Amino acid sequence: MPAEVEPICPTFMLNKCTHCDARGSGVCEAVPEDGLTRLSAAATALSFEPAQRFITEGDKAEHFFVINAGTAKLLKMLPDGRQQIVSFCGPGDFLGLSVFSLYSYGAEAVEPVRLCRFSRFTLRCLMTDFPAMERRLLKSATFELTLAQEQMLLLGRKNARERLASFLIARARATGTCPARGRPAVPPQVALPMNRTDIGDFLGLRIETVSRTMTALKTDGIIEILPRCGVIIRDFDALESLAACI
Amino acid sequence: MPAEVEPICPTFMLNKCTHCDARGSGVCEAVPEDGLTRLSAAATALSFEPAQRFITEGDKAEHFFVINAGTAKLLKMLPDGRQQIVSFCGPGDFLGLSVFSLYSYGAEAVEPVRLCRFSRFTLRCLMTDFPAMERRLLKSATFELTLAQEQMLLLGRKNARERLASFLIARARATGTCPARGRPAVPPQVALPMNRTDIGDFLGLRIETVSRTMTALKTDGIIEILPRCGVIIRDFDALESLAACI
DNA sequence: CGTGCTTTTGAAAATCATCAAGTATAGTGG
DNA sequence: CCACTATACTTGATGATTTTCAAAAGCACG
Repeated sequence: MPAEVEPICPTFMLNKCTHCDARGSGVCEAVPEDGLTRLSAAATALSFEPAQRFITEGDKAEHFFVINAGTAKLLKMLPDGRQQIVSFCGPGDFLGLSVFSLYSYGAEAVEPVRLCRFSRFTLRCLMTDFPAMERRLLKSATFELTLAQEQMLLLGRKNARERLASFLIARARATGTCPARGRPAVPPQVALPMNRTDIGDFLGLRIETVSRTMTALKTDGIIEILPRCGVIIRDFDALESLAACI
Repeated sequence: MPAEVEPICPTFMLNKCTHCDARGSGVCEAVPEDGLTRLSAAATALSFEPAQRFITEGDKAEHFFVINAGTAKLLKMLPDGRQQIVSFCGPGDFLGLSVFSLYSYGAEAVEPVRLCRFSRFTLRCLMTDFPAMERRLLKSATFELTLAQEQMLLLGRKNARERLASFLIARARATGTCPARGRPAVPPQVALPMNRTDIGDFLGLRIETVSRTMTALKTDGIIEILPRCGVIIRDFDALESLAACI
């Protein structure tokens, strides 16, 4: 099903990781230059179209993934079909860690996704040989945990308006559209590759509520809704205070 | 403010960790026998009474903590006072990891808590010398992340009844009152050291809703409410199907 | 220029929050 | 030992926010 983007070709693989877009941002940055050959050989490059699933919740967790390009969503489902998106992932993000042997969430491409797949065994070997990689993974997991806790605060205690505001500001910061701290110089244009349903499933809201709340923010002059999946933040301060100090 | 339970006494410290209640369950289990002297010397034993705070959200993160006994809550606050408990911690649990240099959550004792405190620097040295400890921390963080994602599903997509059911079952499993998989032989008696407000702050509900929902579960014969902070699960299957497959 | 999909908008219903009061329980001091 | 107080918990009535159901509007694509 998934397209093998590049054939397993040692000569090509030799410097694949050195030219990777995610080199320097993801966990792979922890592997020193002289280990890249091994890293390249261990990786299987794959690509997925929107809505294609590459992790099924509950399946045996045999692989790890590092996103090179595009956006994916991680989601958990209830038996009756309700679903919660626990994270949107982009370039450099690492997926697939689990304490038990089963994936605790599913993963689907939102935008076209390119990623590298590693076997559980391979990663274990790499971690043993490159302790910096394990340290990098711990840092990554800790960061994810911090985000998850922030999201719990959002889901448990914020109203629809505050949730949307938090989401837009988090997106603007995560995509580098505006600085991590302080206010941006120009109105940030935030890309939203996911549809309204996905935003709702991430924020614990129904699609209608997302739509209504977006319209309300627009009406108040806080944001501008772009025709093709995006918004411009017109009043950053207002949005930030709505987000209630994310 | 916090009581120093045990004086810093090398002779006593020598085998303190060997006799620790949390030895074998927490991250300390990753330290081999011959490293326990160093671990003991690095630890400061502290104890806290209910409602005492030992981590303040936003403070400089200079310490790590391992709970030895009791229950603590980790919480995030909004400027207007709304709060969300992101986790209840018990013996063996590890607190204080953060990617940035500030604590992203506060921590308070729910029951009387005994814990060991380590400096950030000390832990770094221990991790360097005992790689198993770093591996154990990664496992721990990964597990926490899994729990956090389960909680996101609860907060984003479950109703009050399902939230309470999930909470009671998770508690029963976490405290070993009933097996991690399958149904218990006898009706599990679940201790709830936290008050209704805390349960509400954990489940994203108001205290009145928690109370009403508890009463409803009792009325339906699913649980029995014990006078002193606890419940007995009378109909485990009903509660589990309510929890919607946690 | 239809067709199918996503998004928006409207009206009614449901759930949970809020406000308010009452009950139980534990701890305190006479 | 018992009244008294403080705190936690429960219950009731009302209200607000969000969901649900339904339909219309926008947009992309063949």
